Amino acid sequence: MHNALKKKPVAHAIEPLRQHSLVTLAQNELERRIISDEIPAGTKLNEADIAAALGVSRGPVREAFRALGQAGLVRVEKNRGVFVREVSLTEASEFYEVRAALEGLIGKLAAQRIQAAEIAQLRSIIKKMHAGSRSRKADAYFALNVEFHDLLARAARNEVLLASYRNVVNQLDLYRRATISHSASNIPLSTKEHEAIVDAIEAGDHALAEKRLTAHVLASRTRLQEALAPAKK
Amino acid sequence: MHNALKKKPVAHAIEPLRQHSLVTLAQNELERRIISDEIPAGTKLNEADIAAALGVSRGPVREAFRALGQAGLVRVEKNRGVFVREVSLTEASEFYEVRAALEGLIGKLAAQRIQAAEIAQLRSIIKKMHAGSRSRKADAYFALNVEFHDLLARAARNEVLLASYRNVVNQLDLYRRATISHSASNIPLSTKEHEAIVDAIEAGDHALAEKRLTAHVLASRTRLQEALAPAKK
DNA sequence: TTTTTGCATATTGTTTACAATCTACAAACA
DNA sequence: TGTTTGTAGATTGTAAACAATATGCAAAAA
Repeated sequence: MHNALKKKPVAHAIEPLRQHSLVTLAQNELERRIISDEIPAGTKLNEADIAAALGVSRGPVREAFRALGQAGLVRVEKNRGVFVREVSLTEASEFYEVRAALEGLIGKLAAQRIQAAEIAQLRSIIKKMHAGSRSRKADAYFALNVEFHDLLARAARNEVLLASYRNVVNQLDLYRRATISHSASNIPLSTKEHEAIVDAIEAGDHALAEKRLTAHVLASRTRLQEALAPAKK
Repeated sequence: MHNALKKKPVAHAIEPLRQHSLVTLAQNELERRIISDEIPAGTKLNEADIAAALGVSRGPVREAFRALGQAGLVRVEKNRGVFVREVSLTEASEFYEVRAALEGLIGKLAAQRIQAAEIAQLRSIIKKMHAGSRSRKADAYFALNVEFHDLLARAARNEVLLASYRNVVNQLDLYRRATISHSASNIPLSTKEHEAIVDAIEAGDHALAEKRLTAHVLASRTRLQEALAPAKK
């Protein structure tokens, strides 16, 4: 069959057959820019401007706004416009409470369902964290941390949990992004916790994994709050 | 001041000052009809028809569809249309796992933050459950059950948790609605669990409340699955 | 008869135009 | 000087027109 009439991969003669509609395109692009802090929290999103920037009309942009509003990334005010959502300190605290519960379940399930290759990936991420930490690259650590926890969430083998987790984390990122520099000093401690988590999961101890992941999230919350309110000494 | 120039409540001379846009109106109405099973799972939602039924144009309807899609109530297929989401048995199982974790947190927090008036309300709901159960009104019990758990979720005093909880439960309802008749026989048992939950919360025992709520949700899952697979004997 | 092809129709995707509302600033008034 | 009111411009809300795609059915081919 290696010599059968092979169709040349014709370079999309007519059209690349757009897989995504302009709406999902706009939604993904806006989501990326918001999560990455390219568009900072509080920014007003002007329909016409964004439509022009993306090269589409206002319709698809409006639809993307609605989806992002439901996802909690923007706030939609009638006749006023849409704004990138701002997360207050107390709201962030609420997010951490919920995230701790979800991560607890992730730990419990991942300890029972994770595959060997995934454990290796987790260890690899931790190794990179060590490598990067000495050169004060808080930004790189942030990305690795997201990767670590998302991989763990996928290893729990529960699509609903994964969606809920990502939803909460996305919104929490609106808050954490602004405070990333504050947490640089806590990187070594946080990395130690990551190692202990993988140990528990690899051992298949679901109760311990649940406990350690919950504690890790709540400790992260405490560290962040202390970093933000240093006057409280 | 009781005699000051009192403006007659003029019957909205110009316009009632619409608080909600047509989009949120459409969204709320569709959400209500989907959750209540007025529009059953799997149904294809035709833009033009729904726009005509609601007396608006297609634009607002499309925006509402995007929001509902993000909320997980409908599935959007490019160039094919939107369909009321169908939840499979395995998906439902995943929902229950997540819901159990969220309810656990709800129990823990509610035990620490609930107010006396709310406890009285919970007891009142349970009383109504007893009254209705003897006349096989599974439908009424279903509504009371939703009310009970939603009140509990509000008593946890965490808006993020409340939103996540409602999101999960709404999608789970797509599944539970179809199976409501099956669970009639379990009403007495489930009501007993409700009483034990309120007892733990009233006592302020957050660990016990967490444990009982988690167990209650997982027991509900088991009961539902057994009711649906009676051949597995 | 069964399959395939082509066309008419219906439905969705997108754009454009228009209406309603808000915002900002300036003029009029106290 | 400070407040109110009116108007112009900008922005959002909605509707309607147009384009692209999918669907169903009938006719043609096997």
